[in-house]
Amino acid sequence: MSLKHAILVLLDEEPSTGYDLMRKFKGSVGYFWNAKHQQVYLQLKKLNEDGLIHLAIQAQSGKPDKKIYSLSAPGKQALCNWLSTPIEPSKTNDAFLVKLYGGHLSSKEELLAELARHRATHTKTLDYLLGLEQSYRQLPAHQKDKYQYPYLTLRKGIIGEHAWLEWADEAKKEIKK
Amino acid sequence: MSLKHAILVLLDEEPSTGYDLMRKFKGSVGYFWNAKHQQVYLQLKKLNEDGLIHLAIQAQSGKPDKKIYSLSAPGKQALCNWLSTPIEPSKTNDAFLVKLYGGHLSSKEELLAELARHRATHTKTLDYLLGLEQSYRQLPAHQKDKYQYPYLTLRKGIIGEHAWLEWADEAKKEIKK
DNA sequence: GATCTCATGTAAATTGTTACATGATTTG
DNA sequence: CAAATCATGTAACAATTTACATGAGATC
Repeated sequence: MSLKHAILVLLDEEPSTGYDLMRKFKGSVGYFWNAKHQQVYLQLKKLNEDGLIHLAIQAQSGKPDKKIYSLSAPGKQALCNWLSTPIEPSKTNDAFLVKLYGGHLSSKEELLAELARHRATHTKTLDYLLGLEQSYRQLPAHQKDKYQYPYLTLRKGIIGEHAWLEWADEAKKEIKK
Repeated sequence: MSLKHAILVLLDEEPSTGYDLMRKFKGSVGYFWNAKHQQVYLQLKKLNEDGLIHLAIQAQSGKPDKKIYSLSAPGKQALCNWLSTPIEPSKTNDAFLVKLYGGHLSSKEELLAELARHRATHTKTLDYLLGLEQSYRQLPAHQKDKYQYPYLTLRKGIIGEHAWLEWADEAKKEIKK
């Protein structure tokens, strides 16, 4: 679907290896896009075959060759076409809420334990995103301009995680009640 | 993955047809689970073959027979097992944020137009969820207890949509700037 | 007369996950 | 010396989407 476009957007920002992209999916853009490495390497292969990205091989000793991909002219065109095509708001599938929905079949202890576990990962994600925000704020003005749009998506991540935690507090009280 | 469990949870609440389930996925539980009808009918078939749900056929004139599914004992067991197994926090893939991330390749007008479009659907969803909340609040006490957990997930939907709109206001200002 | 709701499916294509596979370098 | 990080992939399987398919009744 749009893993393809997520990769193109990231490569437009800077040439990267599959591994680089993976680090982004696990880190700085993980709050809005996720993928497994197998999927990424496969997609890069396809994008290269389709001529949407270029490949430069950089030999390394003791490690597999580094394969650095970058956006090609047709790739940029394809990306721009996609960007100017309206998309539907994304749908959420959240298994944790499915579990909560059927909460009467669990014990309160189990529910609270799982809520706490999830809370911990969301707190960690929020802290990480706040760190990224700090880095952004310390950037010189022209760099801030450059990253204006990525920063906007970062704000979405931060606001979203805040909301999650706000809800979690409410949910905790309500379950204990 | 857990469409299966989403269906089991909904059938635990009340026996339903595939069509009934679809209405829920498009409506009251759509903010945390989505599926296409083809997927639902397929899954119901499998769940029935595996003995996790029962099937009762109700003839109708002029329409296909209504196929009413309900949770079986092994189904309830399977559901309880799943409920007591920890799951990972869900990952989000949001194509709209991918588009925003590459916003410098679009025009401000296009970005604002798409933001407004998405804003409209989120506003609509929020209004719908607030309506559901009103219905819940007017329930007699024992009914409120029964729907305590579904209500908690509803709160997640409401808080999440609020957060989306809050972010959208910020984003709008920032894009215009 | 067109569109929406009711009500159900099959088949093909695409996408994503899990399992399997390798191997050097760095850090604790 | 164990674990994490770097760095890449194939193959099998599961899940999801898109396209195709039908047809009555209700509403505008």
